[in-house]
Amino acid sequence: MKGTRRKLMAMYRAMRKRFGHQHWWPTFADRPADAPLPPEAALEVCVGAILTQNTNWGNVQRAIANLIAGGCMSVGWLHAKPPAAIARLIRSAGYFNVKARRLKNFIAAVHKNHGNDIEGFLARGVAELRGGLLAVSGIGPETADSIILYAAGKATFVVDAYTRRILSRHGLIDGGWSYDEIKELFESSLPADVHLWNDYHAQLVAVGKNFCRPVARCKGCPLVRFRRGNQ
DNA sequence: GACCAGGCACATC
DNA sequence: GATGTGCATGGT
Repeated sequence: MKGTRRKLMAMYRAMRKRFGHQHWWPTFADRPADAPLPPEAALEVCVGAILTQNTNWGNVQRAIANLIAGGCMSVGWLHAKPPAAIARLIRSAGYFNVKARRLKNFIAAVHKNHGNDIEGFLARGVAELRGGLLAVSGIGPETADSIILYAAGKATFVVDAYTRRILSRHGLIDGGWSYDEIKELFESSLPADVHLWNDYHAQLVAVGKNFCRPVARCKGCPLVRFRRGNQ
């Protein structure tokens, strides 16, 4: 386990050196780990996490801009409007009918016990918050963990397809590992640091985008020296 | 025109 | 439980 920690930290340093801090979403880098985001920023992160499912981030940003420009980025507005009204504003994010329903489901979960108070919804402990999010139809483990890490600012590790691919190529996991097993590998190996976990996931996505598609192009990848049998 | 993007739910076997 | 499919836009 100590070896895994060393390797994961060395990989982070290599990625960070190559790409710089990714500043994903309102980063917590400049604030204490326990300082919550302003509610409008927290909601924006939650909405972004749902809209970005299987979708290019640039398309999501247009949708978020539409919601903000229309004065629609609030729990109250999203709760009051039908899915079709939301779908019109988020067209650019793709799967707009599905995602409009998912946003409504999420907002309903917030509204049920917390009214328009997104901060209150996010202020619960990680286990309770995660359970509540996973109970929402349309929110799976990756979206739930993204909301917990980036909107609530609480330490939970986000695993995505790039994470799985990169770790598999580097011999840290094999193809059979579940989402939760991979998450546990990071969480038990790395220091429990929200800022580190925030940027670690973003760094893996940067590697994935630049070096893992459409087929592996490893030349210049900061992680190539960590490949299995190559260290 | 094909492929890809910061997934998820549901049906089927 | 594993695998396949629908959902949809916009960039490369």
